[in-house]
Amino acid sequence: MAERGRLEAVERRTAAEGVYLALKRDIITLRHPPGASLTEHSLAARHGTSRVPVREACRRLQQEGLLVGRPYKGYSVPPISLKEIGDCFDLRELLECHALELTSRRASAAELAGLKALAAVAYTFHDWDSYADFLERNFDFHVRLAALARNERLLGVLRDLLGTMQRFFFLGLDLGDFGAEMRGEHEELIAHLQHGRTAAAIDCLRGQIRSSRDRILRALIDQRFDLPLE
Amino acid sequence: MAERGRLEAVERRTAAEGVYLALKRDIITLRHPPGASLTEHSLAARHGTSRVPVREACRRLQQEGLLVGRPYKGYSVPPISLKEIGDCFDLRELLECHALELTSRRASAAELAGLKALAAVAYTFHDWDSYADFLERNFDFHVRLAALARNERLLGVLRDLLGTMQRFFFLGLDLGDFGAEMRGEHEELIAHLQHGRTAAAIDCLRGQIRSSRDRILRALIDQRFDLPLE
DNA sequence: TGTATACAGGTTGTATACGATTTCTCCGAT
DNA sequence: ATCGGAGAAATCGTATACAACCTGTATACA
Repeated sequence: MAERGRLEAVERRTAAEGVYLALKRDIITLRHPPGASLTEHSLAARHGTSRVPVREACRRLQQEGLLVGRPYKGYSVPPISLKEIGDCFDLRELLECHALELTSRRASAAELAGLKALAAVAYTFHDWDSYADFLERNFDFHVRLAALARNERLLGVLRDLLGTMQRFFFLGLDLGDFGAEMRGEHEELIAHLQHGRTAAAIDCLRGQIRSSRDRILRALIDQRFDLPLE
Repeated sequence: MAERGRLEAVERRTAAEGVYLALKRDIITLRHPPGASLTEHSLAARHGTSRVPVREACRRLQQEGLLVGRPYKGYSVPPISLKEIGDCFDLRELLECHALELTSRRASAAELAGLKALAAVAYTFHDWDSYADFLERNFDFHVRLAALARNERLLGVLRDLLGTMQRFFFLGLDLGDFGAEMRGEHEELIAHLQHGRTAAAIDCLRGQIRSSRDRILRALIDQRFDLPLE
């Protein structure tokens, strides 16, 4: 329980919220790797609270699929399977492309311009902190893009899904340098939207999502990560 | 806190699970109508437990969108808006049609035949218990149909969404007798699937979902329910 | 009369203690 | 040596007590 870095500085409204955010981050960034065992007691000690806020955080993460817990046996970080990656990307493509279509119909020029400011993202190969920063910005961009679709329910589902998928990205990022490949992706998308090319924008997004999936899957397979297929 | 009917007989593994199911049912069936105020204390008394299991149930329902709670102020059942109904149906159509396409590719003949047994659903106008039974069977049919798509993540999202939407159905069912109109809908869908007519099956489902939405919206508007538009 | 402040009531947030359930260990009987 | 059972340890499940926080009300003061 030594270095928790800058996480410490952030002040949260409630302890439960703090534990939730910290634990989620620990899982997503693979500090708690897939398969790791956790108990409410150890987590309480780690975060300096009692078991009550920990329980609440664990329940939320369980519902999001970032943690599994069996009664009287403790919790464990779920393994990452190739099938789950495929399923998540399939669902993401469905949701995000639909959201994009709505966005192109409903978003104002000003909103699109505002989004453009968030489009620039990049990372440095083998720099862990830069990964976290990159993924957070990327997450933000996609969530705000979907928010312009003005369907709260859709947005909520997509936000949870993208949050869960962050873990896949962390696993894949260190296995190859795709920075160049991804440069300008967001800008291209926004440009299509700003010129009213809805179909082109959707094709563009779909292609980007599939490329992302293929990059991750290829990297994982090449590096002989022994992930369960199912 | 008098009659809780047959709910009492059901034995659950944990108190929290029991409260969750009972409270969810109370909200869906409009026993706790939109806008109702609830406190952990009153719910604990109502269900005969302490606040701890109640808290857990409330958190789960909050994440599903069936309850909203503000710190130190209590909980309330969220209002039903026309926009929310539209958003949910839009998302449902997207998810369920996609799931159906996957199902038609992946489900075996035996699985489809098994589903056929669950297809028959009906209800009696103005009979509240028959509403609950009908909606539960209908829910079950759609969830199992989606399960054959073999995408766990998609299934989970759709199950939560349909659960939330049950509340809309209860609100609309008593406002008109649509039993005849809906008779045979499920059977028709299964028949298309069994004969490999994927596109026809999807069109069929899409039509049914939109009809359902229109019935509810029309009934609510005709009856001058003063729902918030946004 | 108007305003600010102190106080009381109610509600959720957290800590602690205890109970229920599972799992493992260890010891004895066969 | 192996099997079975009693008991201990670990872990989650629940109840209770108290703290933190928000809101409305009444009161003191200008």
